[in-house]
Amino acid sequence: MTQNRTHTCNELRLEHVGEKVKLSGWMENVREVGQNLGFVILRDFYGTTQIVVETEEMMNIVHGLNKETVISVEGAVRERSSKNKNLPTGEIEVLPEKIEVLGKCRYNELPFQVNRSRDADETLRLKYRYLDLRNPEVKKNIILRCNVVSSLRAAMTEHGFLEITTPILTASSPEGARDYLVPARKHPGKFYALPQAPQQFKQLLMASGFDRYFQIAPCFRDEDARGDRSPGEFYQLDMEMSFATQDDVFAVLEDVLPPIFAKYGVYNTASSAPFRRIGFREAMEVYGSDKPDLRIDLTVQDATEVLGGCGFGPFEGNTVKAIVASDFSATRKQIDKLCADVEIQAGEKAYWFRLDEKGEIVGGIAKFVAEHKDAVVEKLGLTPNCFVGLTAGKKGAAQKTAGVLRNKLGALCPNHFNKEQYAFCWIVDFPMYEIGEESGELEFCHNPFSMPNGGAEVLEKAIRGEVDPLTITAFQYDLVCNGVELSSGAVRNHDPEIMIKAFQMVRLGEEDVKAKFPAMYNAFCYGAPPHAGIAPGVDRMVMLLAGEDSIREIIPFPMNKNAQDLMMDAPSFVEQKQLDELHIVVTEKEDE
RNA sequence: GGCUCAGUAGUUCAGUUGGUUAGAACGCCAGCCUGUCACGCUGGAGGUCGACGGUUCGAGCCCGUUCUGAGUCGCCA
Repeated sequence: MTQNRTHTCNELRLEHVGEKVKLSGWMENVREVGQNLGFVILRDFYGTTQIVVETEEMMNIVHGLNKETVISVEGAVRERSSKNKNLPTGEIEVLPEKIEVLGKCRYNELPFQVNRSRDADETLRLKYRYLDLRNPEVKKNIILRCNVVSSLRAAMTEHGFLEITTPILTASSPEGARDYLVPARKHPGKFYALPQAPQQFKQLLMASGFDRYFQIAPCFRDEDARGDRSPGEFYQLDMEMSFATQDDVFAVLEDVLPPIFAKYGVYNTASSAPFRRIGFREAMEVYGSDKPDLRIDLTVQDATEVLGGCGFGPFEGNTVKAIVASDFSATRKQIDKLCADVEIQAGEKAYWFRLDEKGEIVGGIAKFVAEHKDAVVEKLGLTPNCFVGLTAGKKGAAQKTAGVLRNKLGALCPNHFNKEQYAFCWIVDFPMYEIGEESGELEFCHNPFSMPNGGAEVLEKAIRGEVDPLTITAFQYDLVCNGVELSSGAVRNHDPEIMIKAFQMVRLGEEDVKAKFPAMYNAFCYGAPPHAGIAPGVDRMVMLLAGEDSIREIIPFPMNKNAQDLMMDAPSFVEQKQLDELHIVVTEKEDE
């Protein structure tokens, strides 16, 4: 036998008994149960197989090796005398005639035990990610990711999309997040930027006539991390379609995503087409969020009229929002925790009262509400044994706090939270403009590439002062699943005339458009098709499918919160020679 | 950058009101064990209690500063 293996460690069954085989893998565990009897668990990508050691010669070899050493074992397959029904290979074992060390593990103490790596400190896991990934529990998320990406590719190709790669070294874009910059050796003082998204390239592909484009695109943004947001880089299923409307884009994803979610997800039910469409304003009004979790059937009601003047200080002169949960059974302790959690996350307080089984108003701010009992019961539609959560503040703040309360309350009420499913919805009709918090002036709400609903005409009216610019909506949409924003997309503004008018609203002119987006502006001046697209986040999708709360669990080699790769030690200092070539002078160095 | 929480053995953690020699589990080492499968039993090694400073007769514990990590807000067209 010259090859390294004849079978994998998840292949041998009773039918192989008597065959001479060669297996290779990592020594996951060694159990020595007698003078000359021991069991080695051999693990490879596919599974594990038990090697039984019965001779002094073999025992001496095994005894001298550390766990996680890679060995190959030649020997005969034998039926076990005591079988393990929990293992696919549990009915057989291999009796070795020859054991060869292929890759020695030099350490008898590992940073953590491989099959319990998920319990270890994350810093250690990231530093020794190659050990962490040996854990089948960790590895399975990466395999899931591969399967999902592969399915997405197949489905997009099936729908007539071409996979086209776009540059990684490109130009800095003036809008959006902070760029990652790459110094240009041949052009002192100039920089490339890593793309925040292939946005402009894909639109240029449309102008080039590539009807349908997609790409599993790496995107780079130098912004701080979150549990669900990897620092630095992430992947999007980026797509764009010529001559497409919003409905055409929706139809593609409504066809592509549900089967993949149902097949690979921890829940095997996914919304079927068409997904619910909710206007941005309605979403804020009814769910207190532009990414509502539709698995929760609770909605936000306005209670300003009935409770604004009830005498409770925080409600005075404010908008009051209420969420009613019927058949409520959580404990007082849970309610207190709920309110505390809302305050931590939203930065605003939540208030409450209940209707007890007799229909009396009790608990929380009951004493302020009791006087207005009849009006409140009627207005909010209260029934005995219901809980009423309340938030107050300026309209936007009251809504957002109610949105946080809704999510936390849902988690407390199994009867209002149908968890085991993927509930998709589209959030549509985002406002085109908003008043900037810092500037106090009109700014683009999302990105300037979206087509305003009403086109040139509505912009002209706004410019003439006949239409309030804040009421203009864009053909801009988000795809939301289980409270997670999966992607943003838009029908693009492909008409240079309308682009100029859109920019005029935020006090910019044609020269600014040309200066900021020269390639796109010029390309559109040579005849561009109407086009639309979207870019669902691959990492977020896999996270939802895996049922993980941390995005690091579904990325093969993740960085930590501070955008450091602890395994590769990136970022790192470089040779002075490299800096000189790049015309970079470092004035301040972090301590090593 | 703000706020919250955490940092004690290789790993995960406990450590009472500030009081003798800082404990457990897993891992590691040695011995025993002929059917284990999270093998078992016996014994052993292993600690700058993140760092610095302070209060105190006495600090893992109290106070201050600082470092590191996680979460969250800002930020993420």
